[in-house]
Amino acid sequence: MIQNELAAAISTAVSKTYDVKPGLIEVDYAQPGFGDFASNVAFGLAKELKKAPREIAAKLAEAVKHDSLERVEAAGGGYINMTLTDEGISRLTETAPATKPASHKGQVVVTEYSDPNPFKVLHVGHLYTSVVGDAISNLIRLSGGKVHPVNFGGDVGLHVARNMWAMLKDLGGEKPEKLADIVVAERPEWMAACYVKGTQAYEESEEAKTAIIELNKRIYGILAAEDHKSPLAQIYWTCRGWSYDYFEVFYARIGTKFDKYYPESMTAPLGIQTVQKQLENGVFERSDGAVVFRGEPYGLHTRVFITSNGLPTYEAKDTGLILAKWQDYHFDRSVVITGNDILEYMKVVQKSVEQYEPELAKRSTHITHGNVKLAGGVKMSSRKGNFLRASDVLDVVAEANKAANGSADDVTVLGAIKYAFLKQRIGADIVFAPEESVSLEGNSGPYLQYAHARARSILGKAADAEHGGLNELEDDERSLAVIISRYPDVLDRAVDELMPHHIATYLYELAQVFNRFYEHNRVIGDSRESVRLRLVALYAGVLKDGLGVLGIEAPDRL
RNA sequence: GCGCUUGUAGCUCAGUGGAUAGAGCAUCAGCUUGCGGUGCUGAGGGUCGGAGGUUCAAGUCCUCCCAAGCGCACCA
Repeated sequence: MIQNELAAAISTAVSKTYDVKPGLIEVDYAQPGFGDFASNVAFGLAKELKKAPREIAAKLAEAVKHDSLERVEAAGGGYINMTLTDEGISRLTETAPATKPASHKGQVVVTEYSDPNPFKVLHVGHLYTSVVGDAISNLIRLSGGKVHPVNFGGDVGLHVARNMWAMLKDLGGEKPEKLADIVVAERPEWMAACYVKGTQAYEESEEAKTAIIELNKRIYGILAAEDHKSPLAQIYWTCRGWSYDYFEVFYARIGTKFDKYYPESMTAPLGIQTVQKQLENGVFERSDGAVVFRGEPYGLHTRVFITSNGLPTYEAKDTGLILAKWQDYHFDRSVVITGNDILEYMKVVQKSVEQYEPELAKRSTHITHGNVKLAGGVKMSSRKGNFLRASDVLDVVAEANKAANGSADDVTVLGAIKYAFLKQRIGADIVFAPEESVSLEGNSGPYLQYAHARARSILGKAADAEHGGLNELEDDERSLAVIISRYPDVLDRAVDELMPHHIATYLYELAQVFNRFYEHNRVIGDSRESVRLRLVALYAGVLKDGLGVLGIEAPDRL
């Protein structure tokens, strides 16, 4: 990396000029107008050398030597500003699109995200977390990791029992044959409606609550006995299948692919078994008939893993999941992406696992994000239920795009949504504005898709022309070349922090620099056509690559 | 009460201990009728939630306080 080379050059200059051993030398991008790179090493040396930073910088500027440097000068209170030769810039720019981080090279990485519960609908949060999870998976993939995206879902537990209870009411008893009356398109809605009814009944009626708790035990029984025959089992398995079909259709539409689904029913036995074994080893303890992990010694709180009824809570199922992933993949790294509401909960589970599988815990990362809020009280509430379905978001954005750009194509709609989600840093709640997300003016996905298509169009018009080397660059050309050359650094940082928004921020800046260039410089027919075509090609390549990391398509034509 | 997350322009957000804190939207003034409509140039708008501290240097690190959201035992 050029920064490292420049740092080494400065280091050499320091030891040659002064009789001191320099510490870690950082070389940063210079601010516009101050060259390409800058170092503040003189500030740090000032105290030790008892000289003014400005004076030190001036001396060092004379002593720094590197083949790619056009000039070095001292500026400000003690900065050393460095400007690369065209050749130096050119080399960086030419290699930029293909230069990728290698931080996960050869690693097996399991990413887990989305995690919808069967028997329930996908809401806007699932859409957001899926988009984030895909982008993070892509970051790991491009840095050399073999990524296995997996999906965890609660196909058993009280929420399922509440749902099943209402479904049985609706079917008039345990009559699986009645399910045939529900057409495919209505299945998700029907199940969602039953969930609302069941939840209400559970809260409002003691009688229903008792019945639901009883039903919950029976469902665990179906799973334990691998019962597929009894009427109740038939209803359970059929509707569970409907849910997974519905998930698959949705994921296919947004471009998400999972290697494996881990239903809770599958991880629960391993979880219970492990917790019981570690109960004997003293990791867990009994309290009021339940099995709990005491988090207080670690600054956390106590959580129940197995209830006094002997049923596993989410904690035990999650423990089973963590161990199942470990057994299945023997991963070098595990990344779990969830909402930030379960951060504290997850710390307790992680801490418990750390007690008996420290290596596993060490390799695990938990990334949390906020919730999606709607801008300016936009009405997007669905007909039933008090929340926003994932499909509603796609519909609303499609409508907005039709109104703004006359098309409701999924490439643009998904580009708009994904970019709007990913341009913000992961962590806090985000505000989603459908109209803004599809606008071709301003910082949006469709804007970048359009920018890419236009660049391709220019290249298409001059398909037979030769592209020249990037030499003797004019100012506007150089600015464009410089920002293109910074793409690998952006990827490095995004991968390092697992933060896709760095890429979004960069791509928009890139497009802005290009527009500034393009406004004042003709490409085709100009005497500098060959150089400029080369720049446009590199620019389009980086745009497409970057959008690809965000999971956004960049077709040559829109 | 304790913990976590967050607090930067009217709104939505970037910001790697370094130079004058930046974008988009909105507002205002100009420019551009041809490589695809996205544009370009400029202006106004900031006690970086508040107060201390560390540092040559703090939006960034530390402490305390304030506000918002979320979480704190048999739900997920």
